[in-house]
Amino acid sequence: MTEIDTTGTRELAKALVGLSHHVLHMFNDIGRGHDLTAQQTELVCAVIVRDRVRMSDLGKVMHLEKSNLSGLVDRTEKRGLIMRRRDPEDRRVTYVELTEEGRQVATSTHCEVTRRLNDLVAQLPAEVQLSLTEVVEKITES
Amino acid sequence: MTEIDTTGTRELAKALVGLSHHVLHMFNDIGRGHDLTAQQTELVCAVIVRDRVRMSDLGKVMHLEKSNLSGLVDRTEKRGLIMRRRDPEDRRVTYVELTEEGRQVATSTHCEVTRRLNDLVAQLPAEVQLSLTEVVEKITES
DNA sequence: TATTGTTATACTCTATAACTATA
DNA sequence: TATAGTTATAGAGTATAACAATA
Repeated sequence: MTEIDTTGTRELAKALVGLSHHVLHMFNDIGRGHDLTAQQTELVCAVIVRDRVRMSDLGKVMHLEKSNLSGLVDRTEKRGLIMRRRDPEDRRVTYVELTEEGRQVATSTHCEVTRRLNDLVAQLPAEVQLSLTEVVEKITES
Repeated sequence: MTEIDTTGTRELAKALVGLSHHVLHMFNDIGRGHDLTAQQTELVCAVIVRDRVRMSDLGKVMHLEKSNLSGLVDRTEKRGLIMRRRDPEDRRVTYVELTEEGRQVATSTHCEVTRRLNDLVAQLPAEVQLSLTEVVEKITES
């Protein structure tokens, strides 16, 4: 553990925190144009890439307690972007689906999210991108 | 723009969002052990690595509006971890400093934050770490 | 009994704007 | 006038626990 190592990891730590803010702040920026909060933006993006999702799965993806997700889904439903639908085969389960307006907004915002993240990592060398993807997937699946 | 490229960037995008949640969630986890919110944890960490900081600089680092920072500093001050001090040379400026308890808590939490971020990236090859640090610093300084 | 989701409560956080004090 | 910070307000997000319905 040399001086240089310590400094290096400290810098990387700071960079990672900055990156995380930057990424989650993006949802804020992008949502604002559609009169959505960051969480609502992330919610519709999470739904559109999965088409139809259980509440419980959304909670895992978005790191939200079920009660908090309930509230977020309430507000986004009131905003007219999503709908709840009961699973007739297991009536404990609720699916979240996009409305017509929701689909439009989600398509547009998700497109912009992807584009911006793309721009963000385009500056990284290809092998860093690959390595990063692999490691992050391993890390975040736990 | 081949199929593979598209899939690759989509995976990386998903990974980045996951990573960001993971990182900011860490502050939550770590803070909980000290009866701190995620924002309070990040605040004391941001202060300890800078010793004494202006409100305005804290706002930039933490991506907070000045009014929101004011509230966060209020709550953290009430919690007994920080103090405000006026700059006698420019009385518009307020510095945030740690109290004795704040210094202890901040040392402990910052240490754990660094350790966990360290574990997080330890799986990346050294040159990837370096490259990542450089690029992310460039990205987030804007 | 375990799982899925809702409701209730109290608090923190956020966005916006109007404000005070200093330079 | 510009800058640094506070206050006020309304809404959104969060943690926790108790609850209802289904399996």
